[in-house]
Amino acid sequence: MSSTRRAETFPANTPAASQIFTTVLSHGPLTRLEVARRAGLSPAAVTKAVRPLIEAGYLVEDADEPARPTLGRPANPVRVDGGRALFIGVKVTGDEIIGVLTDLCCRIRLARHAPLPDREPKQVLASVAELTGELLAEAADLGVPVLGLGIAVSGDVDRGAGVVRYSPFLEWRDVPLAELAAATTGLPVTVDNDVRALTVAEQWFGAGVGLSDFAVVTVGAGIGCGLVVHGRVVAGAQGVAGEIGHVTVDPAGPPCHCGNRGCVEAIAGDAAILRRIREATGVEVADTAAAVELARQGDTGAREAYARAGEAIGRGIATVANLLGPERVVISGEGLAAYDLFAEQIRDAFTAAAFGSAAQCDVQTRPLPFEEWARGAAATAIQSFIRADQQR
Amino acid sequence: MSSTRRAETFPANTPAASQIFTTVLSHGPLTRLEVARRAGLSPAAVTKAVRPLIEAGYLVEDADEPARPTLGRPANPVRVDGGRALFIGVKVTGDEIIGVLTDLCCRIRLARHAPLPDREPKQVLASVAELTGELLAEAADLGVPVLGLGIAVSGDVDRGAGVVRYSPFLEWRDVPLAELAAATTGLPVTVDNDVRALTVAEQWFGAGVGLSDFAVVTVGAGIGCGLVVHGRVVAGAQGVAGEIGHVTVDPAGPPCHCGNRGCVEAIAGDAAILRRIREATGVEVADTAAAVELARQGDTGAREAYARAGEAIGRGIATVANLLGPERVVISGEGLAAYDLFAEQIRDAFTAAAFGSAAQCDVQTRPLPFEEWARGAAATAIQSFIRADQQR
DNA sequence: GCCCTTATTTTCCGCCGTCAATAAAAGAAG
DNA sequence: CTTCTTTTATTGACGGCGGAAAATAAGGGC
Repeated sequence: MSSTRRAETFPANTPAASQIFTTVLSHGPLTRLEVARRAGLSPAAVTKAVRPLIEAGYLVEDADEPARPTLGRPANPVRVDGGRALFIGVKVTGDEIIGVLTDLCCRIRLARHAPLPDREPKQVLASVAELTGELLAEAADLGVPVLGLGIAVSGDVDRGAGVVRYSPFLEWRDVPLAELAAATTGLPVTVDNDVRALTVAEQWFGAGVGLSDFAVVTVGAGIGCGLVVHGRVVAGAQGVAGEIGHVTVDPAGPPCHCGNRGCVEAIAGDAAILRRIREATGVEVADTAAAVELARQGDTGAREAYARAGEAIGRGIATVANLLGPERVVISGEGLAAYDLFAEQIRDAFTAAAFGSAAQCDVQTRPLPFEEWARGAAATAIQSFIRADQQR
Repeated sequence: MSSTRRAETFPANTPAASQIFTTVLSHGPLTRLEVARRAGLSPAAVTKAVRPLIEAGYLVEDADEPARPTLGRPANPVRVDGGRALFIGVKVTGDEIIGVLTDLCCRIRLARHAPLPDREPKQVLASVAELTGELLAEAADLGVPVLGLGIAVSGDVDRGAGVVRYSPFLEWRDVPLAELAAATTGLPVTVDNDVRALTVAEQWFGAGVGLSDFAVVTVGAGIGCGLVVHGRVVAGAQGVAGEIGHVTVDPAGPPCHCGNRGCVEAIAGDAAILRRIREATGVEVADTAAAVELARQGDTGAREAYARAGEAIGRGIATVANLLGPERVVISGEGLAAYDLFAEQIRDAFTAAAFGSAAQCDVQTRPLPFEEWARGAAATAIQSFIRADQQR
């Protein structure tokens, strides 16, 4: 009855094998020939790599395809058996933690959240362990093993070391979260920055599938950005990157908590919008929902606050596009609830500020259910499990 | 006597072999053991990979080391024999072309330049061919083969295809420059964007050696930026990246030729500084040298123009640092001649606008002799020859 | 049933890189 | 002067991955 089971490992030791698996994971059912083409390998290599993965149950032959009337031997597509394994993703915010149980394809099976009374590492750890325990129990009912736990935290995180270097929000410094959580849960733990985790989810399972260069911009309390360059998530030399929130868009703009003026976040962050509305209209709006309401009712001051926010975001995205030339930028985050209030301004500001062919970048939006952050955490756990650390 | 010699190829077919060579190239003489450590290979693999490279003359054993009194069998360092092969790099500017003859270590052996009467592709090609011919003749005197030609052009260049997609400066569109130049010179030709070429030179032979994430910022007529992320130069999805010159630093700033206001280039580009001085002082300064002179004499308007330029550059660098978290930023370009006039402002603006640990980024300057652009072109030719396209 | 086409698998082969042992080249010790 | 110690480089056997080509599988059309 002891929980000291040995961690299950993925039967793909070679880079090629995990690349093949990742390809199938991201691109749905694929015939072996298609996999070979995409991965740049010979069909024979794919056959050989796929077999042990099928034997271990991670891949299945997708027999129930509608038989297409095609010449020659019918193809025999393989896909990932999502039900083969489960993962847990946890996002720690300032006042609550959100946990999801996902399958191997990162589809959410179950979501839970729990309030976080205290931000001390010990307390957070206890809450994470409790939530994880609940999800593990559910997984046990399903009879499917849970193979990893991903934890997403805002701030400066060293994923390799599993250490939260500095999280201003939690007021943590150098907390070896992966180690601690592994000890309490008995699971392999991956810790990463929250925006990067979300970016991993987009890269493997979302709007970034198949792209080697794209960006995810999150709009909400803060403005964040995850970058994928050369098919890999950018972590920065110091573990920090994508600080689009503190790109200056107007040196004469409002002061930001970072000490500067006119950062994107100081104009388009939730708090900034509320303050702007208060200053412009005198109305004391309680929260973002009230602000959105006010703006939708046509209040000029509120609408203008959102317009300015949109302009700042658009400029920020243009900056990213000008510097990196991504194929696509995905805008996400809780702030999207107000998207109708600044969509036009984002687009206009982006188009105006994007230089040359950077303007061809495809700017998309994607709604962000509250579990999505936790799903990102699960995606990092899946990634670690497959340890396709090498490439995308 | 015919010049239809078959192009010499590099005897390193495997990724590991070219990685080993690149390591030795960048990190000077190294013992086989050191190479193995750096490249993450076994010593045996290094021995085996090095032998054919020595036999072909690309590597030599560096016998003339000062015998260090050390225990054990003395190490036997190898280094690249720069004199084994030569390369030609050509930079095409608006009114002249600059050519250099470099050795395999990218050391400049000879530099030439020629005026460019006309920007038509045909004319440019003829000039390139003529300059290349002169350098080839010199190389023939040395009895060393020239193994590649690199051409650097500003604008949107598809290096893989060897095509200049769009160069506003030259008014070119979709010119297959590599193919054309290969036909006229008989050399393998690499064409790349000028700033990226410079970045390659820094990455392999300069301030970026050993770094996987850094940036090169060029200050001059335009403000450019080359980025290295994950050990590779960023080319962008559309072949354009690093447009730091058109990052907005002040939406209320002066109009830029790109249609926006307050771009870095609209404040810190040569023309912008001249205009600013004219507006502030009424003095009609003829050129940048005169502007520098005026500022050094203490003219308030001129000094302020440079101060503003420095601030814009510093903000631009901070933006790069915030987004990508590079280990180092190297400032280069002709504009550095005026460095004393804005060094302080660059540093202050960078420090102020860099967020969190991005401020730890090491900002350096590096003078840029006029041949340096052409040397970058040669570096791309060397890179193509070794075809270590895979990694750095 | 035979032929055609396309997908997958099998078989064999080369090659790269590791491992473990060995050689080499000193200085140190006696 | 010989032997030992220490560090570096090399050798040779071995295993495994991935490619090429040939074989096999699995239909549809006739």
